[in-house]
Amino acid sequence: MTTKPNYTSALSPEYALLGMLYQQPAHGYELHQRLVTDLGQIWHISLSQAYNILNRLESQGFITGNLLEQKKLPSRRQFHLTSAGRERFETWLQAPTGCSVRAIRVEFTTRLYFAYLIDNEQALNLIEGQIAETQVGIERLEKDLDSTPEEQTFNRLGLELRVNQLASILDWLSACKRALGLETGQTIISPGD
Amino acid sequence: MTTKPNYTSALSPEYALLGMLYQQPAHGYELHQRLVTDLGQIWHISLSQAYNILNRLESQGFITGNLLEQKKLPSRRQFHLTSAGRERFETWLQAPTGCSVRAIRVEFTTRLYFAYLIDNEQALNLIEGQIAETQVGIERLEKDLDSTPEEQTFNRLGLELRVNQLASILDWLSACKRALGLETGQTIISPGD
DNA sequence: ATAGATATACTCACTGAGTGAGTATATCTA
DNA sequence: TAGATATACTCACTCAGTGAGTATATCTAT
Repeated sequence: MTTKPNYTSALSPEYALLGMLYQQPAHGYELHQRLVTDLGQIWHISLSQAYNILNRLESQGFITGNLLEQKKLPSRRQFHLTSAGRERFETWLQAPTGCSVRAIRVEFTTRLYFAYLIDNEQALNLIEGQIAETQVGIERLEKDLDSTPEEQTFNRLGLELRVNQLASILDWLSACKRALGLETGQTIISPGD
Repeated sequence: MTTKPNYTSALSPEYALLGMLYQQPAHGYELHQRLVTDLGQIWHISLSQAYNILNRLESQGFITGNLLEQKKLPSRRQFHLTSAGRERFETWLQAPTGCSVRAIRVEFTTRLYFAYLIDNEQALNLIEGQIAETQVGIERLEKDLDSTPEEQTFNRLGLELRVNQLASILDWLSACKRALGLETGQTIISPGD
C-alpha cells in the first residue's frame, strides 16, 4: 500500500551526506566542504544543492538539526542522524550497486569510501561482490546485443559501448583492491616485480 | 545580459525529439515510439517525459503543434519545427560533445545518429572530432590525477576510472567507424583477415 | 459472445535534481 | 582602507522523471 518506493539506490549525494553524519554530527557548510575535499572527483555538488538535500532528509525524519549560536559568525545548524537515518544508511551500505556505469562510478565508490572507513574486510567484500555483479551485467548486455537485429545500428553501438565500459570497470575494481591494500594473495605476482 | 544560458549541451532527449521533427512533423506518441525503437538503448524515456519536453519546447517557441481530428481515435497534435527550432537543432548537431562518459554515450551517439541520416561525410567528421576531443580529455584527467595527492585515495580512484572509461571510448569510436562503413583506409588491415 | 489485455493518444499532479542570486558578517591581503 | 575571500545559510526558480488517470478501439482467448 506504500506509495513511496523507499529507494535504496542513490539518486544524489544523499547517502554521502548521511554517511558523513553517521561518523559525527556536522552542519551543512562543513558537510559540503568535506564532500568537496574527500569526494570532489565523484560528486559535483553545489552548496545550495547540499542544503536542499539536508532539508529534505530532515523533513523525511532521517536527520534533525539544532541551532548553535555563535558569538561572531552566523549561527549554524548542527545535524545528526535519527535512528531511522542510521538504519537507512546501514541498509544502503550493504545494498548492491546497480550495474550501470554511472552507478558504479558514483554510488559504488561512495559505498567503498564509507565501508573502508569502517573496516577493510567490508571494503574487500564490497569489491568482490561488485566484480561478480559486473560480470553478470556484461553477460546480460551481451545477450541483449545478440537479440538486437543488425539494422538497429545505433542501439547495437550503444550496447557495445556499455559492454566496453563494464569491462574496463572490472580492471578498475582490481585496481581498487590494490590501491586500498586489500590484495587477497590469490593473484599471481611475478617474483621479478 | 541574457539570463538564459541558451544551452547547447543536451540535458535530456530534447534534441533527439527536435531531430526527429527535423526530418518530418509528427505527434508525441509517435515520436516516443520512434525514440524507443531507434534509440531505445540510448534513451530510456517514459511517454509522459516525452510530452513534458514537447510542451516545454513549444512554450519556448522551438516547435508548434496543430490539432488533427481523427474519426475514431483521440485527436492528436502534429508538431513541427519553427525556424528557431530548426536553427537550434542544426547548431546542436555541429557542437562538440562534452568529454564525459555519459555525454558521449548518450549525446554523441544521438548526434551521430542524425548526422549519419544526413550524410556519411558528416558522420565521419563527427567521429574524428570526438576521437581528438577524447584524447584531450584523457590528458586533462591524467594531469588532474598527477595533481591529486596520494592521500585522496577515492578522488584518485574516481579519476582513474574515468581515464579507463575514456580509453575504452576511444576503442569504441573506431568500432563506430567500422560499423557505419566509414573506414578511411588509413588503418592497416592484415591481408589474411 | 464477451471479458480482458493491448494499442492509440494524451493530461495532470507530483517529487526530486540542480542552479544562481541574495544576505550578512568576519577576516585576510595588497 | 578597499576589495577579495571565508563562514553559513535562504529563497525562488527551472528542468528531470514518474505514476496514475482518461477515453476509445482493436485484438485474443475462453
